[in-house]
Amino acid sequence: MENPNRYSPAETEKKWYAHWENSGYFHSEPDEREAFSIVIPPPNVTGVLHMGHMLNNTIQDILIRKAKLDGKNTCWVPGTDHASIATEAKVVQWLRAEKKLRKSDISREEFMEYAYQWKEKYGGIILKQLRMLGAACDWERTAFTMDKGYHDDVITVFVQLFERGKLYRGQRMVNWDPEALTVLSNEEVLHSEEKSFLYHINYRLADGEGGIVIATQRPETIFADVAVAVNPKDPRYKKLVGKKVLIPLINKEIPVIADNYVDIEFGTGALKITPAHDPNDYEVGQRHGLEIIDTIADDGKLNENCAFQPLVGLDRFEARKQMKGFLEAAEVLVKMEEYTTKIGRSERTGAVVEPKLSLQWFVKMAELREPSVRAVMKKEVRFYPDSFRNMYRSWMDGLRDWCISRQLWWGQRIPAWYLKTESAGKETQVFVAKSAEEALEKAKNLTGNKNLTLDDLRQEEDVLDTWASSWLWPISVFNGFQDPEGAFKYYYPTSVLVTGWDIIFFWVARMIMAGYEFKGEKPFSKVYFTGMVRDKLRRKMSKSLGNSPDAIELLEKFGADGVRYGLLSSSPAGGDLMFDEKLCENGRNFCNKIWNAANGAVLGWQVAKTAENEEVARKNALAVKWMQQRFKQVLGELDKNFKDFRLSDAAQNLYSFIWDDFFSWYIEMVKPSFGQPIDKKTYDATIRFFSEIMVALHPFMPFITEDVWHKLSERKTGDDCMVQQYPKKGKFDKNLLATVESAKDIIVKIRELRNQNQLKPKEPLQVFVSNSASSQALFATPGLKEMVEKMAFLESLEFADGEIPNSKSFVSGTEKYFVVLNQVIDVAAEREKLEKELEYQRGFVAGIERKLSNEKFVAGAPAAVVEAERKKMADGLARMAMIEESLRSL
RNA sequence: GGGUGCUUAGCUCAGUUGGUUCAGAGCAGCUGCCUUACAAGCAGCGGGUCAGCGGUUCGAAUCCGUUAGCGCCCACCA
Repeated sequence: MENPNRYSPAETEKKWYAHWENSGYFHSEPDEREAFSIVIPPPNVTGVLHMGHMLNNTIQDILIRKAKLDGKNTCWVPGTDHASIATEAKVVQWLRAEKKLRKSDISREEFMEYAYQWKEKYGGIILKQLRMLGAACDWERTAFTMDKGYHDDVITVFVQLFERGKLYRGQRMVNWDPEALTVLSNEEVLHSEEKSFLYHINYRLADGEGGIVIATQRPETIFADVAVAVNPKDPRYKKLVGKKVLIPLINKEIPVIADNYVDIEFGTGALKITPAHDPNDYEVGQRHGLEIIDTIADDGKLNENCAFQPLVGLDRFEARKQMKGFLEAAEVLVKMEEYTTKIGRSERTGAVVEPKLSLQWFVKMAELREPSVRAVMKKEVRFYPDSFRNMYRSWMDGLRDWCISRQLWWGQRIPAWYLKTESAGKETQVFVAKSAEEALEKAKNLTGNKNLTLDDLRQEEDVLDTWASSWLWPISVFNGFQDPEGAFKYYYPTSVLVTGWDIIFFWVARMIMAGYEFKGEKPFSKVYFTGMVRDKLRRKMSKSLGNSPDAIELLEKFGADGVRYGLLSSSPAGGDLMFDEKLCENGRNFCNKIWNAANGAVLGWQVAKTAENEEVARKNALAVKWMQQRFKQVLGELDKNFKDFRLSDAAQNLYSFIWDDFFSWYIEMVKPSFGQPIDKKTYDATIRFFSEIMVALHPFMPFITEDVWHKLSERKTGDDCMVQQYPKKGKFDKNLLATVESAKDIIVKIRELRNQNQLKPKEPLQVFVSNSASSQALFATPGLKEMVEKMAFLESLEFADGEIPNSKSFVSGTEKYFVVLNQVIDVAAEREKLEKELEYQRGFVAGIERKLSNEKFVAGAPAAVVEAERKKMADGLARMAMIEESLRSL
């Protein structure tokens, strides 16, 4: 059964999200206000909400809502990425399961149609899920990297880059994914240590005795060997250089060459050279003018070029396994060593990546690099935290050309055309243009053949790397290519980008490059890097490990506000988050606390008319003043933390202010006693505080704050928490805050004394404070005495001029207090306690004395510091005197 | 191999310019409470040689050096 004292988020969240959306709060159009824009890191269109998304999007939502409350015109553009390789795989799977079709059965055009169908039906679930989280996205601007307009932009940019000479087609060693049958960029290859073997294989001399033993991890590639290389300085092999050796099993003659690349120390010091299947060997081969023999087909199986028939058609790993037997039979396998090495795997398919020589399209990165490096190093684009600049820098320095062609269908097809008369892969002329018609014009001009028709041209089959479209995201979502004077002008550069540091190279760096290359301007001013969400064992949360909690279940269990708070409370910029449901539990409990304070406490109070209750109002005035000042102070801290993107700190500021100061102290201070009404003045002030606090908390916990905002008071249509003005920080009265802190200290110490003496929390007590100038001054504060009496449940609080019998004493500040106990006091225990305290004070004073007697300290430290030390010492001495007095009187 | 970061309470981490407020927070733990909004709660408490060593300074968790352990990024060692 539903407990009426508990906040139930489900319906509340649905209700208010719909209300915001219907009120048009999410949509933005340019106007005279300052713009605050964020573009979402577009999740894969195939994606579903996971922990990383929740963290990332909560942060964006907080920034957007805060900026809105600050009066800015906020625009958060949502959308999805077509994710060519991942989506194509899904579509292929779906076609097989649902339509009984294989990709090879249908044409490219048919496939694209199906792909769009799939996208309409299953794509973008994540955008609906973001609504559950509370994301204040401008849904009218939802973008997709394969939308018509976006697609055209990608094509435009490709043509531009080509015309600027920053794009070329060339034969290079690339990373090949034999499963997805496409090339991958370096960033799409993940390296990890894996166990393998180092095979020592003897290559016999073609003429004469003996041979040379090489070490390799890939014995199946020996049929592509074109040489054996040794270091020219290696005395062991000097005599062999220039001789011929035989590849085992096929007895093909290859030369022994000398190259400095070979490490004398490693393995046997002799290296087989296989230019087709290893990037280093390729370079060695180039240096020595060696032939290239490609023995592995696109699908990873050994092909006909492999002159050893038994292995042709086998996958390279199967072939490797069988090689062992063949080599043993041929008596050339000298030994097998266990060996750990880094293996590259495809980020998407997990397949072991093959280095492969291939004809692909590349962007010349050297030409795009400079402005982007400068922008980050000079902090025109600021990174939070700063330290990621180093990572960015070193990556940019080592930048190699970016392979942007992919052998897939789902994506923007490269706008390049060739003459059909030239065979594929051997083209001498290429015509790059936005359309086939324009390409034809170019072809006519360049070839001088005016009779060419569209039928004479053949379009490039490859599509573009997904990142070659998403790098335009901040420009294209605002239509910056087709209408640069419209929304683009107003919203660009965007205010801040919020993303995980794992895609700093894939995406962040490239967006910066695109911004400068195509618009001459940065795409965003600030980048907030979120950490990775990890489990308790520090493992990155991932589907394959199954260690990620279900995001939707979490939202249902703890409420969106609870989850948001939980994720935020312990997640500084750049720092990883060790996720624990406990965090969300905290958030949920916080919601419940707010709920109860509003509905159970404040709204349940009877309110008296002002005239009837002047007396109560006067007593409460100190608490009200304190809350005002304290709130201003906290708003100052919040402001600073927001400016520095210290959102976890801001969340904690609010949490402890609301829970401790507002609920545990303030509400208790002004709470009317049982059956009594509260005065109207204090009540109104309390409602005002509570409302403003809801606004201050709104960016973090939008749903419950909106709900409570409306419960606290009758609100007119459109008077919603989401569109208020954020409460203003301001100067606060430090003395008043200190005075109330003194009162709180007294209260806490009396409570402590109760606990230690097994007194009931509400048993009325008599307390005396020793009469002194300082105690007179403190209690001259109007309302202070009443505050202490109420909060500590005192019967009376009076001044006293001497020791009070039958009492226990404590010191707060520089005043001494006596709590009268109606019980026998254990003198020995009390003496021991006091002596312990005296000892502590003595040490405290001695420490300060040492400092102050050091001339260099007095001379060198700022006057304020020295003064403070003097005051500390005087207070310490005063406390010692009071304790000594108590000891004497015992 | 090159870079870069971290080590603070049992756990996860703050600690910004070296200086009262600096040794903190949350969680966990302990004690006492179903108290009048809230047991998803209330009141209170105990935990740390700030990784080790050395230095700079009147003063170091904070700056410098060094050792140890851990992490991350980049790189082609078969």
